[in-house]
Amino acid sequence: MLISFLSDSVRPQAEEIFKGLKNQEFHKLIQAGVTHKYKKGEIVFREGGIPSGIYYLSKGHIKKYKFTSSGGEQIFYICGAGELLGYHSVLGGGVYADSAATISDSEITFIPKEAFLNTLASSPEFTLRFMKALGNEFTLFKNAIATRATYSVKERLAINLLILDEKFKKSKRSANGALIILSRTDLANIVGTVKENLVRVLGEFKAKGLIKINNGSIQIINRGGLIKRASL
Amino acid sequence: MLISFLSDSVRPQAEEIFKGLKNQEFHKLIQAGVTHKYKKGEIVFREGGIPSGIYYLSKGHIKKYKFTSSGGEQIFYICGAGELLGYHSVLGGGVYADSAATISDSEITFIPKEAFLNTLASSPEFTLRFMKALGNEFTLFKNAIATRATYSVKERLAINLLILDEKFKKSKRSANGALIILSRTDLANIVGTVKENLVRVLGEFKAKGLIKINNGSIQIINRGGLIKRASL
DNA sequence: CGGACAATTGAAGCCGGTCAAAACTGGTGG
DNA sequence: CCACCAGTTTTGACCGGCTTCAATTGTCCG
Repeated sequence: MLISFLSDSVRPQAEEIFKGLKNQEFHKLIQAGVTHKYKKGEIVFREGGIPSGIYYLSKGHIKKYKFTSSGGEQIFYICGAGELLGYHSVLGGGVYADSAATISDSEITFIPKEAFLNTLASSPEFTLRFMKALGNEFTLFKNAIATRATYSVKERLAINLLILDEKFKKSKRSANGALIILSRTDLANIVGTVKENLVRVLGEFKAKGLIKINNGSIQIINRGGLIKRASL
Repeated sequence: MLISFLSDSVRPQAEEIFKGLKNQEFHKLIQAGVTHKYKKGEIVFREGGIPSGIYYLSKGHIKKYKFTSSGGEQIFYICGAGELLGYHSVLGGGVYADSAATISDSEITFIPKEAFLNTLASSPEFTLRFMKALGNEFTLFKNAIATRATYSVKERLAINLLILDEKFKKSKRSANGALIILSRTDLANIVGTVKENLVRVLGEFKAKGLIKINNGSIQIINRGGLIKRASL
């Protein structure tokens, strides 16, 4: 149960999509774009804005979120290197349904709408793979909704730490847990709670030897215990 | 704000998808299928099952849900007549990520996987429209996540009643609110609470003259008040 | 009429949100 | 090198909404 859930949740989408295409349409697409460096905390696109292209994240991490009525933000996805952003809205034809901002220094390639749509129009195989990825992406959202609705804050934090560990591991392979570098506010907005409560639960996990905290960055040291805590 | 949110949330997806195609690929597709009658409460497909086709709901209502760790169910979408189901998993290639069950007597056409995929392969225009619909569908999920995370039970109930009103209105046009026929348990699982709490809030709304309850079926009689309650 | 299930009401307890304040951090300039 | 300041993290106390458990009423059908 956990295995399938986690593999669904952390599947590196863009890489799956372009597996086998990397030498053809994919590289053409990336090369049709312009690459820019972003500092931590910069906004890539804004909810309500008009999409003019899609983004390829070659380095760094990006949070995707919506603003809440009370002024806070609800993060529902963290992008890692190798993933695409913004294609939902380009496909849908409306405005951006969410905002995207870097949470670490990043490198992002902007690919104009036309290049993306042309690739779709000219390559049925590319399109098929893309649709497959979209189909799988829905699973992530369904899981996210079910998780948020069902589990307690403690369980949600455990689940999200396991997911984030996978997300942050990609940059540096190691046997130990990855360094999860994230502000308390951001992590709280991922888990769906307030930062005060998050800190408490984090402290509890630390006291039980599930995680380690250095300089604010979190590291899993007892994956099994965390999985049990998540009661998946 | 409300307007855009509601129109996003209740957009009759399947009809949008096939607008303009209804005389061609769409009807061919439906005719390639077999239509069955379902009684209220029957399961159409199960989480974890292997998809062999997609479904077209020509009459009735269907809930899409996931089972929770504690044995309950979390409903994240109600399908009305004219909508398609099951295409996420057919596209993604994996197993069903959720379950679908009728919540009223329904009529459902099963369309074999091959027919669906062939239509996609043979009609780029059909594919393009379909992808557009998928892009828009992501907006629904993002809204659902943000809503669940941010709003209180009262607000969520108000929002969902407004959405369900649209959903149930289609069967019978009228100026008044539609009759929302739904078990308390199902409604609680949509809103994301327990039935006891749901009943209480429902009673509160009734006492304030926002809704009317006949024989268990709910009818909105003060839309404006409900919108204010939803504080969208 | 009666049995099973759904809906409703009541009471108690806890999780988690809110408010307030202290400790810590990193960056800046004297 | 240290003092200072702004922002972030952490801790503490309080309170209220929601869940949970339990019991009663209502409703549908055989």
